[in-house]
Amino acid sequence: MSDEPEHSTEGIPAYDPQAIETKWQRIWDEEDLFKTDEDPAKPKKYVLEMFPYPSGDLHMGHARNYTIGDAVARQARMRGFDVLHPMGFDAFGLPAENAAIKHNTQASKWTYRNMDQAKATMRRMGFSYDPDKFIETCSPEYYRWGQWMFEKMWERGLVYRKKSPVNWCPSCKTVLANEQVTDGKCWRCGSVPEKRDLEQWYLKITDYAQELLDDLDKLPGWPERVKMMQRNWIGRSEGAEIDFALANDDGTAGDTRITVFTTRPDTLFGCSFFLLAPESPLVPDLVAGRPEEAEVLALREASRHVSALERQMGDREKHGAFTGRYVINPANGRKLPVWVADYVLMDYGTGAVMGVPSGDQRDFEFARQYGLPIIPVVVPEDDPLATQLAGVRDTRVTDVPWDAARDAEGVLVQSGQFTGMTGGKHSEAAKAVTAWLAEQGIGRPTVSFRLRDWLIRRQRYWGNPIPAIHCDHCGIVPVPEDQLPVVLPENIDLSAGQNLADVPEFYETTCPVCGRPAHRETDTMDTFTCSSWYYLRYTDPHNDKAPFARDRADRWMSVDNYIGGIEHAILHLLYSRFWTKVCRDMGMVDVDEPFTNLLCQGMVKDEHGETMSKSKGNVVPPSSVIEPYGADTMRLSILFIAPPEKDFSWDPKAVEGCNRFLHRAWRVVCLLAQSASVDARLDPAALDEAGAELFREYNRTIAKCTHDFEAMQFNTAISAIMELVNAASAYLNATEGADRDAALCQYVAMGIVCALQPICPHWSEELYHAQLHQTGAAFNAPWPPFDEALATTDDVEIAVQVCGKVRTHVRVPRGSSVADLQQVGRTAAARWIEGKTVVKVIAVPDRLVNVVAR
RNA sequence: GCCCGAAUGGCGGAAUUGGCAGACGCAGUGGACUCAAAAUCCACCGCCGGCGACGGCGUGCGAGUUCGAGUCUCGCUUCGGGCACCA
Repeated sequence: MSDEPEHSTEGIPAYDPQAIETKWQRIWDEEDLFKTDEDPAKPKKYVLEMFPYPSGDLHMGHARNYTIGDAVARQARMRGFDVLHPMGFDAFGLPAENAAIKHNTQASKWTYRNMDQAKATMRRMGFSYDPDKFIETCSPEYYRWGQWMFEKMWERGLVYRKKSPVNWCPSCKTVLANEQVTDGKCWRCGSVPEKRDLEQWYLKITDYAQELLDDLDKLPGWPERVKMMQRNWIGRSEGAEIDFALANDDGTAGDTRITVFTTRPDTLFGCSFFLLAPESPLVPDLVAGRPEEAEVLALREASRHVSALERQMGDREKHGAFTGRYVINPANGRKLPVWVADYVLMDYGTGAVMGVPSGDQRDFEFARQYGLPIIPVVVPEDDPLATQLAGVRDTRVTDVPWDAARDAEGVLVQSGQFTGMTGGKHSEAAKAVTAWLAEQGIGRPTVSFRLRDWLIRRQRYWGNPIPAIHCDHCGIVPVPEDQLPVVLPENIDLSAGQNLADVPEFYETTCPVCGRPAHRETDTMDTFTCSSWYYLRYTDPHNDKAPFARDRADRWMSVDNYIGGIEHAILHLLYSRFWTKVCRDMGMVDVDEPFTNLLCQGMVKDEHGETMSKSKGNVVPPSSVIEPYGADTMRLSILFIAPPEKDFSWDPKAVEGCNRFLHRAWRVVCLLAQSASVDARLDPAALDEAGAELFREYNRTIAKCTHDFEAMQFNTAISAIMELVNAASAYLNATEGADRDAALCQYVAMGIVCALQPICPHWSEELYHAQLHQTGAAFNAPWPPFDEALATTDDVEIAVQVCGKVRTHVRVPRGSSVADLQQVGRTAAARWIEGKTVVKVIAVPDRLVNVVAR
């Protein structure tokens, strides 16, 4: 046993991750090496990871997210890009407020303490962020410009106020945007939101619905899954609006018209009743003074109290009430009863629906329940009814003993002049009916979106104040630009239940228009407004004249690689796309889309595949790996164990394996260095067989690595480097010191050290200097050179198949012709084709030859 | 209900996009070194049969296209995800 654990018997220094990591982190800091070059002569690359919410120290999910981004950024630097790689904190938000209440402190203190801790961990991980570009969204220098942009949107008509029933989270004591209610629950705390009628601030994201949908097709670098989720969320439906006249009591058509939206105008003749949403403002007048009034109003009242969750998870039993009123079907003059039904949504379409039970499952169920007629109008061609009613234009069958709504594709029957046409969504009949309605002036083609406007008002303290002033005389007016920012007061007693409405020094002000005493808005903006444009601010973080200068933004945008969790597939990524488009329309930046390539990394789960959570007690903190093994082992493990977009289970054994590899590779590099010469020129022609083999492996590895980094397939890039280390080790075993090619040893060692630099930067940096005698920083070194043509041998082993089964192998010169291969194949396959007739021989150069015999 | 993915050894995962399935690593087995252990190094490592050379089977299931299918087509199964009374 050695008394000197620092040195092996071969005089090789031990790999001591703690010592070298501390050392290089200090040097990187002291020499400010991560500063962005800002060299316009170089091609730019903007690499960005979704900035964290500082709720505590970083967890494994963060470590994975940032390791991926750092590897991309570091490799891009080596490949000669001018790289922007910034970091910051999404620092406003409710958890800070809750923590402040719980610990009787200030939200800002809690936030800054957590940010300091997270920053220390980022530094300990060796992430290469430009410290000069740091952003904290809770600093006035940043949120000032959020307020400024809010006011610019206001000027452009993209901000409006509306009183409407909204989702109120009783536990977070604030309203939620549509996007923030998932599975009928609050996205943050899981409580079931209530409906409340409140005056709200909205951003008009629906103005951009069509473009947000269309431009998804301009994003080939986004995962299909995320684009699909956004398409779903935007929910575009093509259809028609149709006006129905309200009938007078004598059955004639009156002057009042009620409009419905439908995607199936082709089923208009099958409409047998008419539906209104319970919340529809038309309802009270329709039933006023009628015998049905009480029942209808009772239903209206009852549905007000149905929460989002009940609506979602409930038994879905439909409740309806007849209003005693009728409308006239514009297609055939039929009198249709008007019902109020709780399955009709007020905030989609027009809040009124035509009931076609033969074509719609929900209408069918409703008709069954309340004994309303079911008129078949679109019938599958192989259905007996299609024969029975073929060509029938008027309504003969008004009830069908069906068990469910039929497949609503087929041929039209009982549909007047449209009878015989093909029905369905976007069908011939749908178009014809719509065109006819438009001619009559009682309908028009329409597009309807599921996307709603973005409700941005939050009744909370720790956020960006809405820069508005309520004046009794002038109404609601924006805070003048030269008075921005509206600064959030920090000394507020949250634990005593205070919020901004309890701070007169904050809300008491004067009206900027008339000068009379006025009242500041005391609500703040949704924190997603802060994260919707931070990537633009990074391009020009210290600008105090504007959110960012146009030339800075144009230089860096779009983000080339954006990396973050799938949980933001809709919220943050949709809002950011919207915000970028608004900035573009305001002439602030020249791009349509903020993120060219998006990578959604998978989750980090525990050994048993369970999600890590404090309540389960199965959280593996990054420190538990960094302390025993070092940051480089941590980074290597994260990238090696699974491809970035897949979930991976934390496996302590695999981490040990990665650490073992770094020790082995360290030793191999040191041994190569002992036989290496820094000055010797590599002459591939002069290499002996073992050397040539290693040189081929080198070229193969670096070529594969280069390609895999491009595709962000770090796991296979690392495999390739492992193979190169194995090959170098084999070379060292097969040769004596004197026979080794000194130039080759240096060349291969440099290849290993540089190819691993983006992943294990400290390990790499130490070897680069101490063993390979290089100056400057390894992460600024050029990416190792390679030549794919030198990765191959002169002859190649090909498979010989007989009828598709591999039977043997033969070596042939690389590039042998098909004719030669066919000959070689017949000879090699002789054993297996004896007594058979060769039908044909297929040859794939450098791969295989397949002899087909019967 | 509608719309997306995914399925490969004991495990994590490879496979030049139709051309030798299982790279690389983990776990395991045997050996070297050691008084011993750890560490390290060497070898083996899909399943079945055989002492063996070798043979058969094998990428969730069933068909199909092809000289050749993990990869393409059709039909299922299971798991995961998104939307959901959206007319």
